[in-house]
Amino acid sequence: MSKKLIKKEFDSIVAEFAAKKGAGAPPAYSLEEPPKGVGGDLAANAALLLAKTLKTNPKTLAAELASYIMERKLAFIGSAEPAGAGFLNFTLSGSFLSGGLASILSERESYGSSRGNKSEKILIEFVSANPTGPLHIGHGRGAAIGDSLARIFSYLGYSVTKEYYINDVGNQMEMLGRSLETRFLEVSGKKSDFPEDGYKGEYIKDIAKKLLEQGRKAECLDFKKTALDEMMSTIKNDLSVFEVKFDNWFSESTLAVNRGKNGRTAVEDALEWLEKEGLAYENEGALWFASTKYGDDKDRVLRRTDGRLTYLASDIAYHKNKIERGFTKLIDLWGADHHGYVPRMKAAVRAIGKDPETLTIVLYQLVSLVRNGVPVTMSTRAGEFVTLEEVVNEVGRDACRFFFNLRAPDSQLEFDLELAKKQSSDNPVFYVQYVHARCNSIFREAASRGIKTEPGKADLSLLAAHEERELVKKLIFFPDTVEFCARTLTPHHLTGYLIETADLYHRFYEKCRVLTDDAKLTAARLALVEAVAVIIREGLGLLGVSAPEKM
RNA sequence: GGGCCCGUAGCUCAAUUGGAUAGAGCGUUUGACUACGAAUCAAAAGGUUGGAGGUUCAAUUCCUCUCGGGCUCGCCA
Repeated sequence: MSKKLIKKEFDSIVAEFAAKKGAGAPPAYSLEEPPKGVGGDLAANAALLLAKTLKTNPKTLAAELASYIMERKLAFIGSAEPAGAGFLNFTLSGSFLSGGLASILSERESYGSSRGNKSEKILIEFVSANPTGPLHIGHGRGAAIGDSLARIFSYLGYSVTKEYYINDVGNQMEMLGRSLETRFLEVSGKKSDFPEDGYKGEYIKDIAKKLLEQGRKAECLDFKKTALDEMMSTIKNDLSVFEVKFDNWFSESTLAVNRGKNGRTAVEDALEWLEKEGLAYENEGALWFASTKYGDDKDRVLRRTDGRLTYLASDIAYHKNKIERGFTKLIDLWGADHHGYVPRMKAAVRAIGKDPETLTIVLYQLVSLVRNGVPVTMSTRAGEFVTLEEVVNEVGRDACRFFFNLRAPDSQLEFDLELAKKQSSDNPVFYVQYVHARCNSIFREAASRGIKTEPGKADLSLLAAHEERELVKKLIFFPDTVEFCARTLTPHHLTGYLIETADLYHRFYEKCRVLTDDAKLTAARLALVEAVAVIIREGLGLLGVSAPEKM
């Protein structure tokens, strides 16, 4: 039973109480964990809010509510009492905690998850890096956040599709092709002038060398296509090493180049439709999107005076396409440097006729990489950047994914390579993984001593020590954390939860010996350890981080 | 100059979206290995939440102003 379900039980009691007191509607109160040092497992601020509408003293009202609740003799409540300015604090009963723990042990990895019965169909688009170079560390953060969000939503029973949008149209593709062509001529020993705005990275030279070794001839090569294919295969490889798998790879060219039965592209269709709706107009030889009608601060160009279409034109067609594919919730993850683009994209969604809330854009701030205290700069054009592959090779996928989800997306992240490599409690990912290894170490020891682990038969009411109680509570409320991550689109609360759980487990481990002469107590504690291992596995799994049995 | 994000302990960051005495880790100081992994734990010190107003029972959170940092302001993507 999660906090959400407890609240539901509470709601009806609070509503009855409010009605009895003559208040119109019950207050929109919340259920929270009281601060440390204050008694009680959970606290409700219902009396505080009710006192306002009733214009009475919140403290006495909280006391009345407490005794009203105690009279009801609810199974999940141990005791209830007023506290502070007018809070209602209550403890959870031992039977409730045992029951919750038993649920974890019987439902195992599906504890807290729900089967796909949510009506929302979610499309989450992330990374979508231009195929002009390998992924860098910033893309890694987007990949980690996006993939974890996708895992969290599907865990909660939503239908989720992960999509990567490939910008394979436009100037940058021409430039990529020309960059490869000149590099190829160079390695072939021919003179060539490298384009001023070309992609200078070593990776282009590497492709050129590879082509030369394969005995390819310049006149038989489509440099643009070859470069694109090579770049995409590099990107796909980087992502797969990172344990990020996309359901769809969506090419811009299918919208901007491919023609339908009417002989026109999807982008052209979208523009015509906008004009018909009166949302696009010609001015000074260009076609403009009237985004100011929907809150943007100026109108935006869709078709340049030279006739070429802008990125925005494709993007409108793309998001229209997403909606036409039946997705009811669109989530885009963008690097924060694209934030200026948000209002026009929101405007586009409104133009399409949808609530702008249909599209949520999660902006994540940039990652600054620190190596020996020296910040590493990133610039694709200059070709000197730290690639995701390099960082993954150095610190490992687990540390990367955990660190990228350690901070709120809208907070800048300092990634310390040395810390991520450390194998000690300084390093949060090892600290959490160590819990899982320690659990399994106990199982191995138990097995070697011939102790059977039968969590289903254990008497969980024996787990009465303070450390045990705190740990059980934490485990039971795991689904609330996951749900909160989904609601606020911030997976970093999950890493926080895991660190806190790890902390409680290590404390329990110090204080409560698991394998003792007391067979019943041993069984109960083994069951608790089992539940810890389950939740740690679940939590790390949602982050795409492994849970090793030995380290 | 306009817009967006951030500003919290020496450092890196949280704070359940308006709740109670603002919490973790690192670092510092002091302790704990003869049984399940010391890759751990216990304890201490460390704060005018950049500043000034305002809203209310309650503000790190919301509003206004202000200072500092990052990003962004193209018929580039």
